[in-house]
Amino acid sequence: MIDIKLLRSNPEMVKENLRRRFEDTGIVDEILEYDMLWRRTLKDIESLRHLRNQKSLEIGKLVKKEKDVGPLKEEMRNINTKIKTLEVDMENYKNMRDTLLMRLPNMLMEDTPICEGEENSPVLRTWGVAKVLGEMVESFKKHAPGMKYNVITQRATSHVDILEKYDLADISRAAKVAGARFYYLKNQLVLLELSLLRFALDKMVKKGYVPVSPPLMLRHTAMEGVTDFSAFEEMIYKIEGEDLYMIATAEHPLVAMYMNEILDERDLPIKYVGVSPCFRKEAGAHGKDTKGIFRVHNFYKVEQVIFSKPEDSPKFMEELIDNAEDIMRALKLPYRVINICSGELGAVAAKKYDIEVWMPAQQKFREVVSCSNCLEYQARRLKIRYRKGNELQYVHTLNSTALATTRTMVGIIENYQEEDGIRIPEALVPYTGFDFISFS
RNA sequence: GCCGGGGUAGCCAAGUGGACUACGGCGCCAGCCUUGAGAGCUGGUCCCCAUACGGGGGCGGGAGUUCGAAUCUCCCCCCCGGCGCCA
Repeated sequence: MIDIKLLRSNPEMVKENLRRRFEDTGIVDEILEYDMLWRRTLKDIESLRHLRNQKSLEIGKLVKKEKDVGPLKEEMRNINTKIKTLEVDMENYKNMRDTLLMRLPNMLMEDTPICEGEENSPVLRTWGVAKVLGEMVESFKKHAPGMKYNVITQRATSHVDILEKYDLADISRAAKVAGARFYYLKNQLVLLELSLLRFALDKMVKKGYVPVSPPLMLRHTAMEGVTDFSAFEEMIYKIEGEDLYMIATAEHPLVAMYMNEILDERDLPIKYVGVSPCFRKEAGAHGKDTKGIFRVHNFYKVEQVIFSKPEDSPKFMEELIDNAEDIMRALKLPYRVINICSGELGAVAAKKYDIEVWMPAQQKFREVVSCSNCLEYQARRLKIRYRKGNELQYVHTLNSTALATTRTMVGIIENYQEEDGIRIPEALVPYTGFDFISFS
């Protein structure tokens, strides 16, 4: 949430921010209009309440002297009626203002590129060696300037085919019992999934992050604090008949953890690594990645979350993305890091890096990691503050994938293919206990 | 799920219908004092409106009774204890 005081004092700045996100600016004036009405009504109410308080004291004194207070009481009833009427208006104005305010996206950081379209997000760096089809080389070079590659003559087999053919997953039966975008993992893939989770967790714990296994459902107030409005429509599952929502990432329960709390300055930074299943409706994704396990309704993810002092959050964002890259490098998956265009950013993030792994079957880079600095946007919604000297300040919150199982497995299946099976990345072998998934 | 006890500011804690301006303590911040630290003293330390003077609201959340509610009533949430159920 944006500070209403910023809107009052500098609406043009907020409008400019919306323009940079390629969004309509009308909402700013709308909010200010309701804010003005709210303040005006509040003032009227407060002067009436002042009057009430004075009269009430007077009545108290008169009652003690056993004098008649009948007429005064009558007057009070009138005042109270007036207040009640005005209070209804005031509530309406305030609700209108706050509902709109909650929809206003975060202020962008200065180094968020101003552009539209995911394909225009600048590439910050690349790592590893990509397997590129001869006819795709020119396009590859455009998408990953300077990145090393080997030319291959035959496209790698899609993970979708490998999964079903070699009994590593049963997607059609999952569709029978649950619908599209579900899956049964089987055999060594189950062990690979668990190995990936533990591998990523171990890496993060070594770096001083505190491991957390969070609640998988949240109340509306908590969820509303961490996500934007559209997420409820497009992403979040609701439990019928209860005030509970399934988490779409461990970021949600981890960030909401300190809702309505005041931290001490010396508690910061707080660094968590969460591990949890993630549940997503994928409502806005009809027709995209309809097969396989790339885009699914539930998967496991290891997630990093940091609560920091405002001045430290840019530094920690670099730390988070480096942690995630470190995991990709350990798995030897070729990737690029992009700085997401302002036009593609969600409402909550002020800046976002994605890691995209090169997928040799698709001959494309695909997102496997997302790293965001949310500044004080979530903290303000959730009232997470810390005491700095004598004043209270909002913390900054940051989050980043450490490792998401399904997409990472797709990356491994497509990048580690050999004639007769899938090689297991060396770093994982101590966890899996096997180094090869054989096709025979 | 049932019965009982509880929830007051960052923490502890008093207050059970009108002098509550929510007592007091701890912690924290600023100033005085000190060579420095500590102790001591003074002031400050929830939110909102207002440039300010000032005003309004806050006692787990919401609704109500009353001229007036931390205090009385109802609903909900959470914590502690006991009983029941359960992987």
